[in-house]
Amino acid sequence: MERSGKQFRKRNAILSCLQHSRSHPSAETLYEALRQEYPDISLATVYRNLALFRDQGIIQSLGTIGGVERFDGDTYPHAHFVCSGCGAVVDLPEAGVPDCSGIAREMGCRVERVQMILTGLCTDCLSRKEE
Amino acid sequence: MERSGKQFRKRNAILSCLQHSRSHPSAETLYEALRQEYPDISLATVYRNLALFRDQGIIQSLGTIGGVERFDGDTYPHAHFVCSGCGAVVDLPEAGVPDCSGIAREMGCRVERVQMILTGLCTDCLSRKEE
DNA sequence: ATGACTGCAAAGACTTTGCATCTTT
DNA sequence: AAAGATGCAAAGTCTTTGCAGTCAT
Repeated sequence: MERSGKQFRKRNAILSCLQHSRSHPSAETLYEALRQEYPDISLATVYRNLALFRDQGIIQSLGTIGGVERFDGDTYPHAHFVCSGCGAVVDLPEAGVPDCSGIAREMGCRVERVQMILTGLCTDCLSRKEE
Repeated sequence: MERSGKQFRKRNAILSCLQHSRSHPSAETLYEALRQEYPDISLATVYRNLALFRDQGIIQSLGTIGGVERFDGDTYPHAHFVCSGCGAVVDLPEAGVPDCSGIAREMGCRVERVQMILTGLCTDCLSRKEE
């Protein structure tokens, strides 16, 4: 990642784009954003590199939301709110993520990650419903 | 659901099969199980009814695990452990699910569900790694 | 008759993969 | 040369949908 030659330009751009995003984008969303600077970038490249970063633990997957996998460039444990109306995902850093991995460990499991997801309707979708 | 005539036999069977399962099965897994009693059941019927139950809040979806949506017949809030090795999902009833929905509500969101998922390796997969 | 449930096959949506090409070492 | 990264198009999975047939009211 320190390398910035042409060979890694796109890879770096994908990671950077995700890390600077607040929207917990999907591969497709990142692809659309990256196309502005790299018109010839391929969707496959975005998928490939996201999978790579995910496997390396550099980014995290939030799982499938509305049929599409969403990513987060911030691997620090924090809760997420997912709007079932519009698919928006927002961080809930203050919520913290309680370490309840003890029970799983007692069962002989190795816990590698704890994820907390709240689901519901965001402000926008709620007001949209009023109308 | 009270109706048990031929018309609802399969629908009831799908729900019952899920509710009596410990494995948090996918549509496909349920389909295979149900085929023993209903050889002519269709995978589409399983998908359709699971979506129905899910939308009615009778069951819950655990989201996509290993590319496949998994379901839980128990809607009482409880944490889950997901093994990234074999895809096993186990309940962690004692873990509880802390109500950290206050922060989301302060943001104007309506929280409808809180989900906690631990990911890691189960006992079996750990010992399999040793070998 | 009318509405509801189902099976089947087709369609859809998202993601992964094979292969040729181009870069860097 | 060899290894790695990418674009393109094809393939692969999982899930949904259209339609005709069947059952219940």
